[in-house]
Amino acid sequence: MLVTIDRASSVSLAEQIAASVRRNITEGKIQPGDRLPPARTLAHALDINMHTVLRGYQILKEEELIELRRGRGAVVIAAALTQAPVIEACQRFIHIAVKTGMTAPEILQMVKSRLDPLI
Amino acid sequence: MLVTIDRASSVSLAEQIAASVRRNITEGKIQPGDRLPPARTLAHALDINMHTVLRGYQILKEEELIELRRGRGAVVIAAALTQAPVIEACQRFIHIAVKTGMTAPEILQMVKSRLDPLI
DNA sequence: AACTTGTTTACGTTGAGCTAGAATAACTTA
DNA sequence: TAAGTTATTCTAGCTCAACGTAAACAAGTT
Repeated sequence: MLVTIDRASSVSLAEQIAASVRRNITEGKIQPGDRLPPARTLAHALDINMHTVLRGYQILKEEELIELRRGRGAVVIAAALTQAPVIEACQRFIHIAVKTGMTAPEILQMVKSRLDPLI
Repeated sequence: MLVTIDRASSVSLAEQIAASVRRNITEGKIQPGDRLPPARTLAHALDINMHTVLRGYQILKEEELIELRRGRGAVVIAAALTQAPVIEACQRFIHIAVKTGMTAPEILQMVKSRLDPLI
């Protein structure tokens, strides 16, 4: 299963589907030209509604990561996404934290406590 | 108006209030020792409910950026000036990471691996 | 004592997200 | 051309969190 979701998460299912696909593109597991599963198929596999899957696909379409065509499905158009923005944000955060005088455990704890509500 | 909100935003009003105050502290527009407007006053000025403002203040209290006391109101804590920017950077990082599709363990690992060399 | 301001409780309202079903349009394939 | 596939659109209902309303209360300040 390439696309996965977590019903316990507070992040909406549509956003999770978009994030999951985005991640697969970043990791190169999905290449430009590849087709995503048809909404009905994926919906059935994940045991969620087709409309919810399509909402996730719609998010990716607005980000110009995929193309949606009736009869053909969802096709990836974007080249591999870079994780540069994440790394940059991570480094920036750590830099400020260290500069402030926080210890490693404190920094980790800060991330952990802010991550919990999202799971 | 030091504290502002955007009703069109998908971010909750309480979070927006907390973010707005945090930003003002980071930018030095609000100094440690300063008092935030009383919840009732700010609620009236922004045309929202007192509970919503207090919910925002509560977030800042949990982050140890302000102190809440009955009769005295919300006062910015001394250490707030150094902590606010870290919290902002942390939230920004997590936001991007989640959007990219990273899982909680992966996000933690990313921080950890970048933290190790510093110890 | 009077006033200010956060705290708590209880309940009502609203909107976003999800589900469901059905009809329709565009594309593919035989 | 015909049949099958798949996204698109519409209507409608459900649930839950966010937000609002109202009121009484507690701990400060003046």
